[in-house]
Amino acid sequence: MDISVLHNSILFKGFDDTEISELLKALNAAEKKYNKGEMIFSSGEIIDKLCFVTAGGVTIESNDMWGNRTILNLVGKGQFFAESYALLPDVPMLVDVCAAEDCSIVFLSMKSLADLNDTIRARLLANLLTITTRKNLHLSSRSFHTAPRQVRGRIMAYLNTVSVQKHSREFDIPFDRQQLADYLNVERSVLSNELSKMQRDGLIRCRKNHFEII
Amino acid sequence: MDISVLHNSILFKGFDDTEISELLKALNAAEKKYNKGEMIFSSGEIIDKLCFVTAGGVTIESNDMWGNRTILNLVGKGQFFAESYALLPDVPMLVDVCAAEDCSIVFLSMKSLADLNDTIRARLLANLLTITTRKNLHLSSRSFHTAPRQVRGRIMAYLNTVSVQKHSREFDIPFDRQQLADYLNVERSVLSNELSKMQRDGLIRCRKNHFEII
DNA sequence: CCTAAAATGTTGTAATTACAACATACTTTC
DNA sequence: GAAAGTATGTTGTAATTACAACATTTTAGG
Repeated sequence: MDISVLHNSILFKGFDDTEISELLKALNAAEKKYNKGEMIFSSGEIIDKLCFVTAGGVTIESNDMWGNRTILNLVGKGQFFAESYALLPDVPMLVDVCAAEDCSIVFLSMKSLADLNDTIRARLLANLLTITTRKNLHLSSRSFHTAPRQVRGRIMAYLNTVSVQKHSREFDIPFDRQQLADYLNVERSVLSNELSKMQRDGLIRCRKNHFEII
Repeated sequence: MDISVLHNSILFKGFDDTEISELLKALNAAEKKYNKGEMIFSSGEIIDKLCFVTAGGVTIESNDMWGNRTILNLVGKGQFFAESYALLPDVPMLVDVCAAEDCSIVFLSMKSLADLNDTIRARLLANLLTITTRKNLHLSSRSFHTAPRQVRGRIMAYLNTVSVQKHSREFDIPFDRQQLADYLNVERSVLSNELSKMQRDGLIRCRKNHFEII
């Protein structure tokens, strides 16, 4: 198991190596590998494990019965997911989780939280709180990206956010075209078409997932 | 101040009356009243107060420079809001908070959390975690309500959720037409039109904010 | 290096939505 | 209970999007 990624995670912030080892044991940490495209959780499942990406990345998505996909979030190396469902053990998952590429996931049992002593627990809970509040901001962000009624507006809203985050007008995005379309809730072909128009209009330059705002 | 609403809140679950009184003091609880339409927080503000609705309700919304409103959430009596921003004191608000009707809000200082003893703090943090995770589910829900490409699909997705929550095919919704339109990210006139069609098609019956799924 | 498969781009048409303008219904206030 | 104000419903047209079908480019394997 790749310990160093976990050591740098938000969850274990403020804990030293010995404490982390003990916590991993107490929380029954177990790692599992998944191939690209493989489904990790399906809508309706009940889970009690906090999940951490040690390699690769996963998409949090909803797939309706007509095959339409909506990507709510993309979770990369060093980040957590499914924390809401792990912490509310009576709520079934509303989403699917899917390996966006080959990846490794560490599962941490949240049932075991109650057994920890108050001091350790308070520190861990404070870190968990940081994880969930940040996740909240991510979900809010997506709402802003899908708020504009028109495709160009959505693209610009999204690219603008990424640009601000990366402190640069030039950057890579983590989505391919289909994923970006599913994230912005638009047709893939319409997205491609609009990106072409935006290049012709001199707003952006892009090649594959590398973008430049002009 | 209306103490009873606070006593029944998720935040103070498991605490007795004496403890709650002490906590309210420790967290500098202060109440303030707002009139319908009044803005409580604006995008860009930095806050460190957890907010609780003791009466009325507020909308969490984003208003762009063209006057388009997107309602992310409606927070009613007995619920908290702004917890993400209160707990991440370096992140400026991305949203506006607006009084949907005359309302009273209690503000609780999150800076003061650090001063509490570990046991109390752990209990409080666990409750805060419940608040933030539930808020996460709310945000996810809205994503599903706005996922369908067509207006009718969005209306059905939303009404279906409310129907399931209220365990009934007949229920009131908390939105007026304009608010529902802004929540579902559609034009108000298109929403009205589609609701009429759906009634003609025998899918629903509705009058004002009372709905029945057939 | 060649081939097959996957990803991305392009185009046209049918369907849907945005928007404005107006009609009607319901509320509030005096 | 009239008038004014607010909320909701209706309609038409211009603009946008969905969808399908196909072209082109890129990637992966042999």
